[in-house]
Amino acid sequence: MNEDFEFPILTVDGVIFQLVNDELCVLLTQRAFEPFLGAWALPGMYISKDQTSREALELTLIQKTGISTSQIELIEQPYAFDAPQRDPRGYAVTIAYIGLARDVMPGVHRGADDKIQNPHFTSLAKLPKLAYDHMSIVQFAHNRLKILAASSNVLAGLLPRTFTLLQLQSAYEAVLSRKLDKRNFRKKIQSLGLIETTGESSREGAHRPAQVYRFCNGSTLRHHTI
Amino acid sequence: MNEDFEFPILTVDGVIFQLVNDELCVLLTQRAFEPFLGAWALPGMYISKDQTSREALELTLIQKTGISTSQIELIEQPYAFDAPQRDPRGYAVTIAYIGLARDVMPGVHRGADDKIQNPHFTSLAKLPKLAYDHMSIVQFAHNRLKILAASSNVLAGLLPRTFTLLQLQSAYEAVLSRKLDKRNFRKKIQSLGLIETTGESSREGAHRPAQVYRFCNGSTLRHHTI
DNA sequence: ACAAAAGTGTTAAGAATACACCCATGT
DNA sequence: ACATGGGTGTATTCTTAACACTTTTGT
Repeated sequence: MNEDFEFPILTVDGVIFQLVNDELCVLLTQRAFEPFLGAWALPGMYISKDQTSREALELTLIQKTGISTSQIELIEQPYAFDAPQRDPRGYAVTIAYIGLARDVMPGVHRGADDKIQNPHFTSLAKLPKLAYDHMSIVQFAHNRLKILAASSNVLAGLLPRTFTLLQLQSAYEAVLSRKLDKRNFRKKIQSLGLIETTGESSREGAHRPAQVYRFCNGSTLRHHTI
Repeated sequence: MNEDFEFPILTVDGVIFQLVNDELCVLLTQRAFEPFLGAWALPGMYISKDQTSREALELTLIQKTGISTSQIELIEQPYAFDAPQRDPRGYAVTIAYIGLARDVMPGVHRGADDKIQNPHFTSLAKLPKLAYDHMSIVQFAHNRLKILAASSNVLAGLLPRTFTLLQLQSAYEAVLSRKLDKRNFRKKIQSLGLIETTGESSREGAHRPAQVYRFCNGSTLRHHTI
């Protein structure tokens, strides 16, 4: 164990979900370097010796997508992916974070070099081919999100501060990829005590106004079943 | 991104569970090097540039505990733990694997240098202070195991090939840290179709013999609720 | 005979599912 | 008037949880 010990390539990637038009989307950028120049990929970067994986994630999100982690709720424990042959320079390990965003507009950010980064939230249903093993990382993250959504209130991170019950239901449906019964959903979600009415009502469109809800203060992660 | 880019210290640790006398235990070794020389720790080592985390895990298990990964069922995705200050040499990341063992006797293995490694399965209820942040890694892993045990058949990895229903129930109780009702447990576990009787019966002790069961062939990970 | 684990059913409460109509609004 | 999403209740099925006694063996 000497000072010259060489470690594998270590990178961090963020799998940032957001709802766009009731579709579950994931944040992608176009790679500005080889390998996979021009291909779509999760925002990510090398972790250097003097920064934590979390710091590297924050840096790459700002640099490549213009999004600050203060706009994102990171969930859970980071996962490690071994990906042999993912990089021509040798064996590489990536640490994947899962995050939830709401109302975030990625903006092209031009840093030291201004190659394209072209950040976009892309619907999971219409993903292009992704660089590296990022497709399987996205699938893994989506699966985790499904499990969490069905058994906790994490979806708060995907919704605006206030919302109607139909919006909430749509969020669940988008994440779980299945339809829910309106009456059963309302019964369930109301009985959990996670949300409370704001007293306001949303008067939009040619139909009856809907009551507006918010997640209760101090409703930390709780477990239930949808 | 040049060839001299320096990455954080990258290590791998195994959280290997085994049942000993109906208690859930985890495999620990005594550290043979600074830092934490002599302290109890999870078996683990540095991952070098030309090996995968999985290979490093296999190597450290053999070297420090004499256990081969063929004797272990690794479960799930590896987790990454950022642990600032975990190593005096700088920021370090460890990749934790969770594994299940049965009937495994760790043996002291003496490799290139023969410092103590002293591998033992230690009851979770009686853990000593652990090196680094290993205590929180163990707690995290135990939590994952509880969730998996309550919702799948992973516990197969902790049990002998054949077992009585009471042994199976004890395994669940040890992992979940709570008592289960015998009749409800049997009803449930039988209805899941995960196990089948071997036709044999175990005639041990001054009491009625018990039927012996095994997990069904091809019963890959399945989900249920205990 | 007795100690010790094996084995077995029923009931009650709660949770999940399936299902159809009226309401309030804007155009 | 009509189109649109907002809102509500009940019956059925399934799942869970609580609970105690008889059986078979070894000593």
